[in-house]
Amino acid sequence: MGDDINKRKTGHVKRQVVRIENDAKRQLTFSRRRNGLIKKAYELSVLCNIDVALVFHSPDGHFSHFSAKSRFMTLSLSLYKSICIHTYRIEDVLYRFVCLGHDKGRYIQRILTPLQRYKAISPPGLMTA
Amino acid sequence: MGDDINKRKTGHVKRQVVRIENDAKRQLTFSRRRNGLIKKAYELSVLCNIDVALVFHSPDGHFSHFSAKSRFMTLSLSLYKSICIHTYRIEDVLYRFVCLGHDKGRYIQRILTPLQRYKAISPPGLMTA
DNA sequence: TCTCCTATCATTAGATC
DNA sequence: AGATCTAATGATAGGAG
Repeated sequence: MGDDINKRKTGHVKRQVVRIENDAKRQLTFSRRRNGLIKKAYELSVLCNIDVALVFHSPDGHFSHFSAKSRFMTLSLSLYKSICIHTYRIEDVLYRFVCLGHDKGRYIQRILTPLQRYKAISPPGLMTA
Repeated sequence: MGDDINKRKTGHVKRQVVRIENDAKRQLTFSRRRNGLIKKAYELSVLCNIDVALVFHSPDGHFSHFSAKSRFMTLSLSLYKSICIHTYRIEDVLYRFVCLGHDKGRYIQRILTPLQRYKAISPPGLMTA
């Protein structure tokens, strides 16, 4: 009780943007920041009337995603333009997303539905026998 | 000059999370918040050693994406699990991503590279003649 | 569209439960 | 793995250039 004065809350401490080595801390930060990111992605989609998709792949094989779909969207492929601001290759992430959808059954049907028009051919090394 | 006192800066005003109707304001907010989102996605990828992909589709046909790839990643499909926290269907966004990649030439080759193992079959209504 | 400014709101690291 | 609290950093709306 009397220790409360000594147990000062530290508040938001500045952190360098480098990999967090401590497993527990890294996991906690991931959980918190992913939620924050998702919240902001959701807000962006509503405020600015756009679709957003968010995909996460962790090295230990965990995978999660989020997306917010604009209800005002009008799809007109013929007008599509691309504004490329990527720094790394999104294809790598999406490729695994597709592979995952192809490899696993279950919930995957949801993912495959729009992709099923594409005849999947397992890439070398990813054959599941 | 003397007006400076009256021209007080308003600072960060709270906004409801509803579609911004004013075109200029919506575009400005999109630009700012997308940058913010990308920065946070990047930080998350570094801090927590994960891959992140971010895809944006606007109703007027604009499209952009971002992704950060972990350099420590080890791909082991057999261990994949899924933690599904989506609120809308990410497939819709990714489907269009794939369609876009298939429909347009150019920069698209980058995107198609990992997807080219999938034999694309144009869905009805999306044939480009 | 981007940058700068600044007041203010929002997120979050660390600790604790 | 969550929820809560606090103090501090971070993000950003509006205005101006």
